[in-house]
Amino acid sequence: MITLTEENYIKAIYHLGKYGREMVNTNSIAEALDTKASSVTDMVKKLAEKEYLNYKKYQGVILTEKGKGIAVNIVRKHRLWEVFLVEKLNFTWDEVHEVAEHLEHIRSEKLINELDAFLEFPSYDPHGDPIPDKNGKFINIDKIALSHSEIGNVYTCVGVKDTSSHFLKYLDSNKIGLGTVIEVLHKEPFDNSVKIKFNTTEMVVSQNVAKNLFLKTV
Amino acid sequence: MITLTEENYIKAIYHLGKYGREMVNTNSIAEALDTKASSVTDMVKKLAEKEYLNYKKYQGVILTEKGKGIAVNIVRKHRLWEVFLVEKLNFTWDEVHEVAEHLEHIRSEKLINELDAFLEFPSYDPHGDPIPDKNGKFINIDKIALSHSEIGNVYTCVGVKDTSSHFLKYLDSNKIGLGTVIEVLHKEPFDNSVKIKFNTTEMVVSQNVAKNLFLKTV
DNA sequence: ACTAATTTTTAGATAAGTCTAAATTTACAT
DNA sequence: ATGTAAATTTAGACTTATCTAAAAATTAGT
Repeated sequence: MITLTEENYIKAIYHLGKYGREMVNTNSIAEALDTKASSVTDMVKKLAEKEYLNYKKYQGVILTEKGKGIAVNIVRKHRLWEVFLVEKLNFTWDEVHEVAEHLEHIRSEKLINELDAFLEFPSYDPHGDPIPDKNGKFINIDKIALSHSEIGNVYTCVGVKDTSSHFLKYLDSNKIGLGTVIEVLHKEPFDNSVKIKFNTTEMVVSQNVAKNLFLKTV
Repeated sequence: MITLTEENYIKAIYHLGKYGREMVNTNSIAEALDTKASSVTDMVKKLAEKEYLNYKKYQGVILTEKGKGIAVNIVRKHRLWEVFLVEKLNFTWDEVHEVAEHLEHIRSEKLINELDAFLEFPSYDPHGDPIPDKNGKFINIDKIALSHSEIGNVYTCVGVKDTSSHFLKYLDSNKIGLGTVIEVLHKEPFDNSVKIKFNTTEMVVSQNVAKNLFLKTV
């Protein structure tokens, strides 16, 4: 049996290692989980023992296929619950993360597959992140950050990188959401800010914002 | 902060003590939670310390108002989730208990109140048990067990005492459910079995069944 | 290549919740 | 009233996940 703590370690390692593709070092795991490096060392030894990951002393860890399977399933549950909270229970996109952190650990195949069906098999969560299906398959669209957009092009906003409440509320207050159509007017080399236009509004956003807003070409 | 384990102890004590009205002894708690009496002693000391219950050595425990509040809130969450699972996710009434045992511990005021509204403020769960509102108030109907019914009277089935999968599946297979209208034809003094009639069907049910089926007068 | 700084691991300690086995208290039968 | 059975508590130990402090290994700068 896998514990809640183990699931949280696996999830963190999955995200830190670019969806289980890269090695992850001890300190970054400690930081992500707000714990100490020594605790991480203990836990990764246990997770290696259980074959959720491969661990090389002083080198870091990388998830096994088994570990990735666990991680993808948690991501699926997290994102489906987020859709449920926003679409059925009137949560805003900046409120869902915390509750979903708990709901994602409920273990019931039937629960999650029925929830998936109830929500009509959504492919993306409220932040634009893809939701794996029951076989772990993602439908990924090509998306770029606003910071990597081209001047003069028109894009649709399809996701965010930063899902913090602060950032999402900033977007809300400026009437930017998923689906918003944005034209890139100017990029300021001095501070990497970007001037954009949407719904007749023109505004300048900082580099920080530009790096955290994902677009696809229209 | 209250832990998941503490919540489970409080819930068990609430049910064992007739909704927090009676003293509960150590062994019955141990049995209910599938643990040892010595573990219970340790835990009730801690719960007494935190003022969720009053504990008298060798005498047993009884919940405080604070403890009852915790218990009622867990019951509310458990039963609302059960309604959700049956009404929205195609669970049967014998499948919901296990999953609800986990969902009941998710802590979010907004989640549970929005769920309540989404389900249109149900007053009873799929087994006929009353669901407290956000202030902890129950809407309780007078109900009697089939074993205490009167011959010749007609009743509506409004609940079950035993919520085990075995019993519920037995009722399903005999087409008895909440809302079924039942006439009591005969009570056999020898073995306390009861002969009933519903939807043109006549059948004899054992004392065990009769004690676990709740009715209200039509 | 060698020292210095950083990262990681080890060792030993702590807290929560549990267990077994022994001791204590209460309840009951005669 | 007294001895025995049943219930309960205490004492000491174990496990999981964590921590601090010290030791060891790796990486970087010159």
